Amino acid sequence: MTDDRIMTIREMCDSYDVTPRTLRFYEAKELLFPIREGQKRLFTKRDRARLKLILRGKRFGFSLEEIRQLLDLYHMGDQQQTQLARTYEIAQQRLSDMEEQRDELNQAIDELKEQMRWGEKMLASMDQAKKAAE
Amino acid sequence: MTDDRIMTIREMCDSYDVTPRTLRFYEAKELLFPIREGQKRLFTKRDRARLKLILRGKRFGFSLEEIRQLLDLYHMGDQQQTQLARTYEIAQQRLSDMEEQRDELNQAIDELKEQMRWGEKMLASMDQAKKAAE
DNA sequence: CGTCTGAGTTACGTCAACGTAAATTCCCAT
DNA sequence: ATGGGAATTTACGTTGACGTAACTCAGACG
Repeated sequence: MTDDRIMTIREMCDSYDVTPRTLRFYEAKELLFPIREGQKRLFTKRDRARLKLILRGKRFGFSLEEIRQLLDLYHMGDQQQTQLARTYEIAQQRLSDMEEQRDELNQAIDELKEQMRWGEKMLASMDQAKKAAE
Repeated sequence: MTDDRIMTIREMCDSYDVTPRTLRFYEAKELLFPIREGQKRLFTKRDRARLKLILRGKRFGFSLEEIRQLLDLYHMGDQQQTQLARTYEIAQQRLSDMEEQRDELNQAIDELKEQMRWGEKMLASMDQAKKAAE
């Protein structure tokens, strides 16, 4: 079980390509909860799982606060039902936002492609004109 | 041709749900070029087209500077070829970024859906337990 | 003519997500 | 014990995209 090894801050930084500052910041914002052995921070398997989710969340534009909400959904244990239901609603809202955004993104990709065919022809004709002028 | 009407800043704000500050800010950043009749700003059809693109661009996380680049591609006229080619490259890069982001987004949507089925069962079983306890 | 409204300018404030610098503190090898 | 390297804490700096306050100015209206 080298899987639930405990890692220092530096090992974490190297593994996930983040700075120490970032990890401490996430701890301050209650996104991570490393063990405090004296002064040092020690990151568990759980912290690594959370960090992966944080980094992925960031890649499609979630705020850290939103990510914290989602992490609560993931790691929800024996909480109150109301709280769980509430967080579940948030996730549903977020999901439909994401689907809408994906659709808009697809549309924009198509339009941009169209526009670029325009630019392509533009370039070609200007190239022609340039050759003809020589 | 009520289409190429000229609009005041307030009409713009109401039509597109932005503040005056935002429109002036976009002008300062050279994203919009309203006519200056004395002191007042007057927004043309062209400004409205650009504003629509700006707002859409923002919805999927482009910075204003990136949007400015794209707007240049859309409204490129008789510019230098090198400049056109350069902007064309930028658009290509952006396009592949967008496609990558869309794919990640799709994956995340699937995973989130999966997670939510989990939460759904969670809710149901807790509801059962609650009823049984009454 | 006074004032009220809407637009404009100037300039400082804000918020998120860290960066960065300075000043400890801790452990360890020499 | 003494320097050398990490890690930590504290706190101020930064960037993007505006918000907001204070003041000026130009018309419109009674």
